[in-house]
Amino acid sequence: MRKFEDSIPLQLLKAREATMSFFRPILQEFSLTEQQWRVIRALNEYTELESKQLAERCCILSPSLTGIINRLEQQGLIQRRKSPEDQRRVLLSLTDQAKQMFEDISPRLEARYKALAEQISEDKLEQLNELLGELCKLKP
Amino acid sequence: MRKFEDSIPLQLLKAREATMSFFRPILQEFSLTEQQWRVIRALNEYTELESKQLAERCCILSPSLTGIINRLEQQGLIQRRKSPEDQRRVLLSLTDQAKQMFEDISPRLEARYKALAEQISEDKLEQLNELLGELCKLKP
DNA sequence: GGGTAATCCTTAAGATATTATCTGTTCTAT
DNA sequence: ATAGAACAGATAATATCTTAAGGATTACCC
Repeated sequence: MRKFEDSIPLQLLKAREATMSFFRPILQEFSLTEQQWRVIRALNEYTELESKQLAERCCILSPSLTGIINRLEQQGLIQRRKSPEDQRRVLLSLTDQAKQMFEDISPRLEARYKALAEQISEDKLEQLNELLGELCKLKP
Repeated sequence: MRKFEDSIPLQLLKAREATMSFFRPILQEFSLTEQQWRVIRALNEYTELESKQLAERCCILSPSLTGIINRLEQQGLIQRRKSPEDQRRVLLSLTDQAKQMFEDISPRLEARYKALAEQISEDKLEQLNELLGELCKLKP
């Protein structure tokens, strides 16, 4: 029987924690959770998204996203409006305040990313990228 | 600037979700959460552990573990006793019922693991193992 | 056209994550 | 021996995860 530590999901979890330790301190300075930042980052790239698309891209389930959006809206970082064509859909976008915040945070995270990449080498990072991509294609 | 999807933590999260989809259905049959199973699996391998050691191995923070242990104890799957030498420490172990449960679940998960390994090849799995290990060694 | 099935989002309930704080114990230096 | 630091667990508070179920809207089929 495989040893406990050989569990792939556990290894992925540990690796994720290790990489997040590079970025988490910066997010904490801005009182942002990891998930909140994922949402902001996605919206910065796609401008306006439906709730479902946003959840998909951020790997956050809809019920969680509802709460996250509520809190971000409360803080004046996100706007929601109903889709004109389909009243079921909600369209989400960043406020100017959030866009500015993104510009402040982004370069600092990018610097930490470079530090990470240098430690492990771009080469291995590419390898990893490849392998993780394959894992995602697997079908149970 | 890197694209949103290139985020390493996000890639690790997605890959983890993909692999868990192999195992989650089985755990659900037994009404076990992923974390509960991690705890049971760790205790099956190490027989008896202190709360802190268990948290460390399972990658679960102490406050979360407290709740998980409470619920597992409630279900008669885990025993807790105070360490005789150090009254601060709590020693945790599986009940016979939990050991039996482990024997029932384990081979089924192992089968799913084989299916996963065959799809992606043992070779790449070894590569992945190597890379994830390196990520864990990084220091911010 | 109207009933019904799908779709999108939300709410609900229980479990876990995360950070800070608190309560006892043990250790350590004096 | 003893005060204070260090340590192990537990609580508390807020955020998120997970599954199931609800409300509103749209699509489909006869």
